[in-house]
Amino acid sequence: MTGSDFRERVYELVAQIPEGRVMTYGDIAVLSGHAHAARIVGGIAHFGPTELPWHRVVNRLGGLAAGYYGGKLGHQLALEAEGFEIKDFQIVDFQERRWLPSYH
DNA sequence: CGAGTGACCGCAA
DNA sequence: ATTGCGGCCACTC
Repeated sequence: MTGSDFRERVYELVAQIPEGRVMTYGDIAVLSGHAHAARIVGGIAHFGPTELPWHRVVNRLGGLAAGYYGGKLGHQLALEAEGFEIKDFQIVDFQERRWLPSYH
């Protein structure tokens, strides 16, 4: 176990999000072992490596992140570039786009 | 080394 | 329906 297991778990989950899919901060938090740490996921995202697809991480409403690099607009553009349809800073058919990790 | 902050979520008035 | 508050962990100053 390295010092921060939670953080690495978040990295793993985010890195495994396939293109065209999204995960919520809450889901990542639960899957990381801390259901009430959705906020921490955001904190990690802020200081986390930019090579990870953080733009595929949204809130439980399928909404965009306010503090994303470039703001909501940048987040929206990043998602639209992946084929997402955004309306009112929210992902259309977000529930269908929602992805949960499968151990295969 | 101590305290504050944060890209959130859920519940209570 | 909206508004406000507490909670958790990691990172920065």
